[in-house]
Amino acid sequence: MFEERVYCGDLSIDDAGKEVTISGWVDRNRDLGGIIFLEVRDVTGIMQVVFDSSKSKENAEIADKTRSEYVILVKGKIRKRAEDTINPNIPTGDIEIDADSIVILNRSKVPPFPIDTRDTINEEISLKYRFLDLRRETLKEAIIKRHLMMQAGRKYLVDRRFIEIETPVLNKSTPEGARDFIVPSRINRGQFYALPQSPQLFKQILMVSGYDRYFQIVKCFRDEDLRNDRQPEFTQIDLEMSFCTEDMVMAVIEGLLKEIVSVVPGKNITVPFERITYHESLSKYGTDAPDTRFDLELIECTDIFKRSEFKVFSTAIEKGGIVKGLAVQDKGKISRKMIDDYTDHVRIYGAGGLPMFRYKEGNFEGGISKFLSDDEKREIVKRFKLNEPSVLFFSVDNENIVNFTMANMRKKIAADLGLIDEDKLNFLWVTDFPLFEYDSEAKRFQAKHHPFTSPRTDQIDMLEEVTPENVGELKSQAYDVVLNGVEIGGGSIRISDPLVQNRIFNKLGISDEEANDKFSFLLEALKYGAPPHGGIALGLDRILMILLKRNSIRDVIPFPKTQKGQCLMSGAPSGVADIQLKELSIKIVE
RNA sequence: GGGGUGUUAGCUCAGUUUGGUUAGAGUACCUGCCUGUCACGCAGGGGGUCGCGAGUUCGAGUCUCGUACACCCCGCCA
Repeated sequence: MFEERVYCGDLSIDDAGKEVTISGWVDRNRDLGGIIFLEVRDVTGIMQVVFDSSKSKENAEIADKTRSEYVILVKGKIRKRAEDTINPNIPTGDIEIDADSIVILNRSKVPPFPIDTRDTINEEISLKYRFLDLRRETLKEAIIKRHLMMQAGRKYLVDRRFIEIETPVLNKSTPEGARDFIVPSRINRGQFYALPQSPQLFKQILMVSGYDRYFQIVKCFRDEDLRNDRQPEFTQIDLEMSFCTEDMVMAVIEGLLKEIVSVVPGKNITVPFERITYHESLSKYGTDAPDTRFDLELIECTDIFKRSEFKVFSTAIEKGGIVKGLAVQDKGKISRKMIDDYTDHVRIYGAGGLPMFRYKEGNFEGGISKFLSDDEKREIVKRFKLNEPSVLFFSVDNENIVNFTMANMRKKIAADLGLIDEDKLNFLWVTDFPLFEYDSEAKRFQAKHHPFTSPRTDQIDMLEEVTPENVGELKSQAYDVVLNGVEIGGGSIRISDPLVQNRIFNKLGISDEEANDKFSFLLEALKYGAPPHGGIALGLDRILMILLKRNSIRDVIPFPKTQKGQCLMSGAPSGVADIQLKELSIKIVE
């Protein structure tokens, strides 16, 4: 009886007169007494089925017994609805099925929340009854668009000779980067696998193996605290290419993202994307993932306040701090209360406060304006090109805090004032990342991207000359792709010369023994004719979240975890039987 | 590890400011009526450990403390 089944959403007025069989869930039951309308839902859509008791009393009685989410099978004839009964709100609203038979395939408990409305439900309930929320339109749209996006991406890459290759999930733990999830080995007592943070080493190995274009849509795992755009397991579109330049990788990704966006949400975007250097991005926006949907550029003005009478500024500068400002033409929208809130808010970024004043027709008002000299005011007008009435915000502290504070305030102010065009999709590349950064607490250099990233070829000679002071000058061949202020991917040209790789490890304070212990297979592989290669990984969940304008990565993942890393549906993680622990030689210490 | 918001009927939420009779609404659910509805309609009905635990008080959904869970953020993480 299932063989002839058709999908509700596939039926149209062209099918009028046909005998069909549909199966699905009772979305709604409208019993008018002598006539009953059932709305039947399947994965594609909804179809109205009519039961007329004067035609078949038996069928009407069965239909009458159905409740929300009962599973039924209906046979009947498609017919065009009378003009005055057409429902313009659903795609199949101009037809209906005149039922000849109905079978109740399964019954359902009363669902804890309605499936057929767009009302938002509490996320805790959504996660617990994920199997029901997945029936609802909002989540279903995300899951199906996710599928379409993956298919579009696969096709695009396959068409360009990329080969899809799987890499191991049970891996060797590497303490670099994020915290690993580890898996105990039963056969090897006291030893552990790690789940991959990314397939980095394996995809480089594949390049050495000669599969010159690899890709994989792959789960990655990081045991770090969660955020609205971070889950412990997430999906990357991962790729690697041999015989390539940065530009070639970027071109592939631009084409890939253009293709994806043409499917979800179905827009045309311009390629190539804008490019900005890491240095310029930090200078203008305070972050390496700038949101360029609105202006509000940060203006450096340390020099203006170097010898200021306003000691808050001059003292901080003396101690090596910097000052950056932001001029907002607020059209009177920024209230006293908002300013108070902002001043309070910046403390979470480590800032002491948010000095400000208003500018209007040559006058400086409020805030710190009374501490400023005429010279300083003149310079400020010039530097910020002040013309329209504006509110100016400043941050003074060490460079990191100033940038972090101003980057976040820039976004917050833009959001509060409605300056962000939500329909924009601003893709851009951030290039020329520093190769290293200096960890002043651990007193050592760290790879900004990862330790296999190639320095710029014309700067390799300065590798040994890098100091904590000039660390920013040595650039790598690393690049990030950013969408609407969110980092959606990053990659680099890799080191293919084992000697250069060793020099990098040396600089990072990774001893030969340590390098051999952790990465010997890669180092060994590089000695057997490694082609020049590079690649990138895109965060699929994040991209989809932005393209579908969802608030959280959880809204585009079928079975996400809570902030404490729990699955409210399955109850993972959970304890295990003593026998399992014993087999693994593991003891829980209270 | 830290800061913030929330938790009241199956669901979505009001009530908490200023403690005071029997805690409300919409929806869902159950029963009955109804032959063109489409969030069908009409009539009736059932449904509450106000997250949990202490405390203050004559009296706590409301105040205090603790705690659990969810979410947002800092740290952490590309």
